[in-house]
Amino acid sequence: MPYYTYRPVTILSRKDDDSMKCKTESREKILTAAAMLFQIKGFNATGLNEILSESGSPKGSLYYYFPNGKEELALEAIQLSSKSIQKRLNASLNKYASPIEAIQFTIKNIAEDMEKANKLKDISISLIALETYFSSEPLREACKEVFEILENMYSKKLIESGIPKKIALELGMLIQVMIEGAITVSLTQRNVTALLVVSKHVDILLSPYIQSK
Amino acid sequence: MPYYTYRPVTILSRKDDDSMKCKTESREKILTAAAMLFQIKGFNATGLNEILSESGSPKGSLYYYFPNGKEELALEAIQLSSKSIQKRLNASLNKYASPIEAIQFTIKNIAEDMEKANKLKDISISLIALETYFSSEPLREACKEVFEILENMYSKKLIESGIPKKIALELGMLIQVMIEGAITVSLTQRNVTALLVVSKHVDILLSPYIQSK
DNA sequence: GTCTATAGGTTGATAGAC
DNA sequence: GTCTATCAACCTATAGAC
Repeated sequence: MPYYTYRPVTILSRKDDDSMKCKTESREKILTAAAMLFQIKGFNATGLNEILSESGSPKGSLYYYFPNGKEELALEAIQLSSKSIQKRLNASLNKYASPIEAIQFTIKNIAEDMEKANKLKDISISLIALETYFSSEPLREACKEVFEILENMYSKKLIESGIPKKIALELGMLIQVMIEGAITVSLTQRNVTALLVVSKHVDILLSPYIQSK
Repeated sequence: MPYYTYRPVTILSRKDDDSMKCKTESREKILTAAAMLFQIKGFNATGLNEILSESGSPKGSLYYYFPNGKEELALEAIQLSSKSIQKRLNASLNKYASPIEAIQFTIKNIAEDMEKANKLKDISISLIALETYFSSEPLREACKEVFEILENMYSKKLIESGIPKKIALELGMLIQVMIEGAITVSLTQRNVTALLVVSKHVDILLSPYIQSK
């Protein structure tokens, strides 16, 4: 709310204007660092000091931009992570017209990223969801919403290929749940076997509902 | 490094001694409280003080029984949780001869417990797995082992019903992954729809491999 | 062996300078 | 409005009394 007021009118000319950078970029940098650290290390293991040193901002800025402290920061961080994950998923689902191929490509995509980095980043919010479902109602609801959005993205892809809406909604949830579980297990096992098994059985699971594979 | 050297050797000689009862019972109480809190609240959100006040033991006992501190305690807590979860799973899988019915009963069982308490207890170690896979190698390996044991329990049930070993191993992993993901989503959504969807599709998934349902 | 008291460090949050 | 300096509370871990 307050940070929009300071946008200089001169932005029209340049995108990377210095004056504009100072205002929103400080906030954005804190949020980006928080989103990354909450996904990988989790909510409780990530201190505010760590977020600030990672983002290069001083402590005062955090409480200016997020007066309600850590919880408010986490709420926005979850929403930012949600956008990144959605963007990723949307791109990979649109690579193929066939939902089976598209979903298998999506899983393969996650597996490749995981083998490179071995950590959660723009992949899942399961960690923060499990950490907060019992202790913070606002954060729980934010995570719940993320899960619902992802489910609906899978369902939408299935509906587009002709699967009846009622069935597609169930299958979307099932696929989302399978992938979420496979991510947890794959990270713990330090190999992507679980993801590959899911990928393989997505075929068997969806084939009966689809005319031509 | 040796986590196992600390255990007093006197246990071997005496079994029903009073002094021993006190010792191991105190130890057991700390461990039980730790296992419960780590599952529900997680590793990072649970302080040692909380574990001790929950178990009724003083702080000194903890470092006497677990000289390597929180990590060693967590390692044994994971193994204790593993035993509880295995016991539960074994009981529910043996309720029915048919693997489909047995697994569906298992899921229903988890769903019922979850609706009652709305928290992880003897249900899953996903939370501590995601919290520690990146920060503690011993804890990651302990969680990895738990996942493998559970997978194998499902696989064993499938093999017993005549499914070829190679296929059964994959399906066991798939079922474990689905249930793990459904638990995470169900807890976050505060309803067991995800678990019920998995239960329904376990039937579709396994039927092709089984002669008579 | 069992436990109390305390050390040393880090956390989330705040007050107030400019 | 922006940020530095500081706070009390909590954390894990330890030293040493009995």
